[in-house]
Amino acid sequence: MRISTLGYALLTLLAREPLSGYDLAQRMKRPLGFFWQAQHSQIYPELADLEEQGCILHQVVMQEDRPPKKLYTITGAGRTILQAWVTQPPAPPPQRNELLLKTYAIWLADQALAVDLFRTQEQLHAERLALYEQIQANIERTSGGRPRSHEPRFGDYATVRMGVAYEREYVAWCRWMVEQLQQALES
Amino acid sequence: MRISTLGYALLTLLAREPLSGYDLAQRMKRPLGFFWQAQHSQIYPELADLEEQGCILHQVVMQEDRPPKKLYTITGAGRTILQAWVTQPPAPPPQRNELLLKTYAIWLADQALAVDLFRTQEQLHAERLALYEQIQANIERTSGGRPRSHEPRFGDYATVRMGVAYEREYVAWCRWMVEQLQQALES
DNA sequence: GATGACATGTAATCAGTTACATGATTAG
DNA sequence: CTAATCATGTAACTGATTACATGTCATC
Repeated sequence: MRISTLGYALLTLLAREPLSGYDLAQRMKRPLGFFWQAQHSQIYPELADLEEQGCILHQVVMQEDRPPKKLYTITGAGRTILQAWVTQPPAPPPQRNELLLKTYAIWLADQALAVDLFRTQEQLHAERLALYEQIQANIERTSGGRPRSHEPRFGDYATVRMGVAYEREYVAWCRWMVEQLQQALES
Repeated sequence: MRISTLGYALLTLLAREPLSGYDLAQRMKRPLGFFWQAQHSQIYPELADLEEQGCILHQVVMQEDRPPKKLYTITGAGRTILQAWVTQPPAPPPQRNELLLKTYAIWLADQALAVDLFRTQEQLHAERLALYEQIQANIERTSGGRPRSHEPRFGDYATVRMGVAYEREYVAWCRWMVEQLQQALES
């Protein structure tokens, strides 16, 4: 009877437009995948669940050039439930960061290998940052400045803004780590 | 035969000092809990596993004023395995942030309730930030400036530094969210 | 005698990933 | 005919949380 966070994630997407399970799986890679992922194996059963609870409905749509699909639509009840959930404070998320775990033990490591590790991480996060900045610029361009908070696009903009801030700090921290580790190599 | 991330987390702690399962559970709350948590129900079986694989050893220690405990010590083999793991690039972690999910759907919400949500989040992260800054100051004070990368304390310092940067950005983003939402209320 | 910190375990459940399984349709 | 995309499902496994379970010792 309870809706899982994944359930709300699917409702969040369906509140914007009707989609098939396959479509939802695509969107759970991107853009939602930046902060909430799910495989299709988790999505299909969840859709059955949501439908049983009356949050969504589906109709089979025949297509000419592709196999038929089930198109899911959010119901009024689903929208109401989603709306109530949106402003409920989320439970503090369990933080799990393996790189920080490794950082905690970095004193044990070969310092040259440690430098490599953080250089690689810096690059990965710099790439992520570039991607987010591009998405952000894209939104600003296509919606004529910043979207307002009552439009769906505001969600895209606000989340990517967080992504940019996060990745910027991550890159800066990796650089600082490299500096610290190199000081040890020099002496 | 494979060691889980939790296993490495425990080795990371045992590389600093011998500890009991109970002690480890405490440290998995803090300081490690800031980036990797585990309950005692997960720790005890994992310790048995690590011992079976020869990474750790235990001896029962009788105490006068407390019940007896199993004191675990890292072995040479354990230390070698840990050392190799530390500089291996971690798999990209699955990002899951329920607040960003809600943010993505915030256009559906009552704007006044949305403001409350982000004000509350701002406060939570401001508290976290204050805690991290205090820990950071504490390390700087007790180790006479910044620890160097070959000392265990460097791990404490480097991780808390990331925590400070992260929470600062989080607070700033929450404030920005409140601003955006309030603009909608005013008009 | 009750509460709380110390101490160690197991069992049940849940969320999520990986693997298994099938089939339509299009483009090369 | 083969590979890629579209499309939908189930099964097995893993990591983690919550609940169950027991017992010591000190303090109030």
